[in-house]
Amino acid sequence: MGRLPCCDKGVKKGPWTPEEDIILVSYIQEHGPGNWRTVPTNTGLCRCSKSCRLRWTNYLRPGIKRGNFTKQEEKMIIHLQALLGNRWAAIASYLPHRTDNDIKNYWNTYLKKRLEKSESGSEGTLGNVYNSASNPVTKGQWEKRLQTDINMAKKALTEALSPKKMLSLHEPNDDSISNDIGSIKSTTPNSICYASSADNIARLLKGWMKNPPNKASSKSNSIVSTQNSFNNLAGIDTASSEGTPSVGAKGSVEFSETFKSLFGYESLDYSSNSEFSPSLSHEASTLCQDERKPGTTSIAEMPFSLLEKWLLDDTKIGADATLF
DNA sequence: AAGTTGAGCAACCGCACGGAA
DNA sequence: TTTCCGTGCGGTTGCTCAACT
Repeated sequence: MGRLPCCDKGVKKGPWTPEEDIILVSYIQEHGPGNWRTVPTNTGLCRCSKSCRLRWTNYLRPGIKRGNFTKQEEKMIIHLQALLGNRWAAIASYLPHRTDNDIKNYWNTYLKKRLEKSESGSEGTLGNVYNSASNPVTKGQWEKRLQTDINMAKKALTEALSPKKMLSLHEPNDDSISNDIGSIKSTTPNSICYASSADNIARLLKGWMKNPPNKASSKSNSIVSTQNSFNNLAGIDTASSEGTPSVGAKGSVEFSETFKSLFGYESLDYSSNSEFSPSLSHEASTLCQDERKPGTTSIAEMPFSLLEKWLLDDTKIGADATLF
């Protein structure tokens, strides 16, 4: 017997409009993520449940950072891809802020090509992570090294998940991730998550206000406005560091009020907001959103600095070979 | 200025898995 | 044990836009 189709006929497809985003976010804020099957009916969205979940996890979920991958992140992705293969969700769990879809896209459109290029000739800045060009090793050595790396990763994870170690590893001058984790610990999980979610949607709407549907009517559809808002959102990283983006005064006020009523969210002033407040991995934020089971250790509490250090330590690769 | 091409990215599709009944 | 349901995941598609001719 076949499965029921996940989507009814007549569901809307294609890019999400800001209005739909608002509906979804406000619903999730009220009910929490999960039970996606009921989301379309409860919200009145003409969207497939999968589509709602995807939209939430890849775009509206709190703590998402978009575009502008750092060199550090690049290296981590390359390392992790070499270790884990195309297990993007697993890779994403090691990269706070990033979604598996984002990483997958980045890999497929950029990193893979760069690696292929560097492998097929000239030396590259990235290509020699596991490339024999700079570290001439045989296939067998490479496999051994990979196995060692996996073992080290396991060891690091085991150590990381040990509660005692975790405390000692959180040094005052630890990286921002650890700091963020600390802030998460000390904050009511749901509130910070949803505030951040509202933050996301508010940013999106700010972009939308710049290019409202009627204004963007040169192409006369809401898709364009959505894409514009996507683009504006994608530029948040730089925009937030350079200053608050300008918005039409009237529209801004109106939307501030809208947001106050919608989310109970006071401020649209991003200059006062730390960027995407919670630094959570995919799994971590899922944990955050769903529920926190007392006494359990989530990956959110993992000392990423340790893993990052290991993942980013290029020199270790060469050193590992000497172990054999 | 108009057409073409390629990169980037959001979203869709289908399969797999785990839990509940 | 089997079936069904909800969800997660990875591959792929299709749209948009910028660069190039």
